[in-house]
Amino acid sequence: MCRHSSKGWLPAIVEERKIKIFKRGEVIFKEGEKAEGIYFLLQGIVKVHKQWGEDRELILHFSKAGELFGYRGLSDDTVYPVTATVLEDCKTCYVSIDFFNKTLQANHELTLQFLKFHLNELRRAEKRMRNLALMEVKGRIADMLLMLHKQFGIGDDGYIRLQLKRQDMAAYAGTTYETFFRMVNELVKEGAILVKSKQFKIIDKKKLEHYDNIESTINS
Amino acid sequence: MCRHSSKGWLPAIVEERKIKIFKRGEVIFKEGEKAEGIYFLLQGIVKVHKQWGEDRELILHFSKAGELFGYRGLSDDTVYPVTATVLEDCKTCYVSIDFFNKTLQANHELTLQFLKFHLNELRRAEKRMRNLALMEVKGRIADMLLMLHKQFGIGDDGYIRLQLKRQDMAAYAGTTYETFFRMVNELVKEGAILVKSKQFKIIDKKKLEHYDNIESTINS
DNA sequence: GCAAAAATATGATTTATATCATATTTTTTA
DNA sequence: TAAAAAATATGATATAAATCATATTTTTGC
Repeated sequence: MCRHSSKGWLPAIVEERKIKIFKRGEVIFKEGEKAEGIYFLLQGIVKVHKQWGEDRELILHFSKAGELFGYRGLSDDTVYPVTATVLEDCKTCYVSIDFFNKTLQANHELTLQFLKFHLNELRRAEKRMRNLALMEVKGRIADMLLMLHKQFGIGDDGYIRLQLKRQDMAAYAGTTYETFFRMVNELVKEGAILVKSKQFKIIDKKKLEHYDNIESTINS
Repeated sequence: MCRHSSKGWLPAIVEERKIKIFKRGEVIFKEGEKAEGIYFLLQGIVKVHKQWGEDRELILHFSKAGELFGYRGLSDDTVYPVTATVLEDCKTCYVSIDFFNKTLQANHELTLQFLKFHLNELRRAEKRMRNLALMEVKGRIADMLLMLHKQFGIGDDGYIRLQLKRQDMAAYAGTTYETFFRMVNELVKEGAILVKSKQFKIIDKKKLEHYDNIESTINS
């Protein structure tokens, strides 16, 4: 994918790319820093988030092996608008923004793919904006669980193949740890999900999807 | 801009484009409908919004003459993820998605421009997501006023060159009409803005920007 | 130009969710 | 493996913002 749409350009990429390793807890880049490169995740888990004040954050997405993060070249602003923090030790393939821009310049097909990717991201972001503005917290948590299920898949035991801290889950759903805790309790009582320490399992998808469609005027 | 980056392709565009006229209140396209084309606004004002249930909405942005809206081709989903409604009578230049995709295919420079545009949109969306999740309502209203000021400019009298209904302003800020009303009163009392019927004027930009940075732990 | 509809104003009340406080369990590290 | 630190659990309380209710003003259509 890092090269998925080039041709005679491949040797240049192999030449330019660098492998970088990061440990859990490390910050790969920080909101406000000058944007220098784009990363392709070969291994591990990263969270991409925006901060607010000292101790509040909204997590924008989680990246797993095979995914791309950190690109903001081309755009008018040249600083990272987000922070990337390692959740599970990772290995990344890095190229500088300059080189990546040159690559885009030279590879029309890659540019189209890249555009397509970002159009999808934009649609997801717009949907989440609506959810944050209009949906209740429980719905956003339901939505997150469905998203994690889709993105990370499930193991043999049916549990989602990703173990997050509750604080991070809350920060993705746009709520506090305490509210997250209470809503999860309710979802368990309602028989929608099962929780075993850091593991989450969806047992009634319909019930979760229901929260996606419920209108604020209906209370139940 | 509709052609800003083509060459021998121009005649084809002139051939394919259609001028469409819409009146205030008309829906140009609706969330969930099959996406058929892309619009370039020649005249008027359009709001692009997402709906929730029967009567709740979040406005994603306002478009004025010279701006583009409605494109979702290339992306995996082929339905409009948003609704476009006319706020002021408008004249649009329309091309089908099929033709636009062909145009992208044939014009690398246009594709790059288009990518750049959407990268910026994505950054804006991510910032707004954070605001909706973590900022208080008054801050989001302050933010909106600064945005409108920037996008639409001001007239000789210093008032923003766009007259919206309060309900629409509230729907952009992600709140209800009543809360919007109260917060605007406070901003007026604080001497940050001036309001004359549908006209808004920023008189203390610093004060508005302050709400953009204030942390939830500071109350004043 | 007048009636009907829509938009605006504003107080009172409710509610969802954040904040605070504290106990317990789990994980890390020295 | 013990001590310290971090994460989790959970009740009590506070509060921002939504909802409800109603009056007034403005706009629109006939």
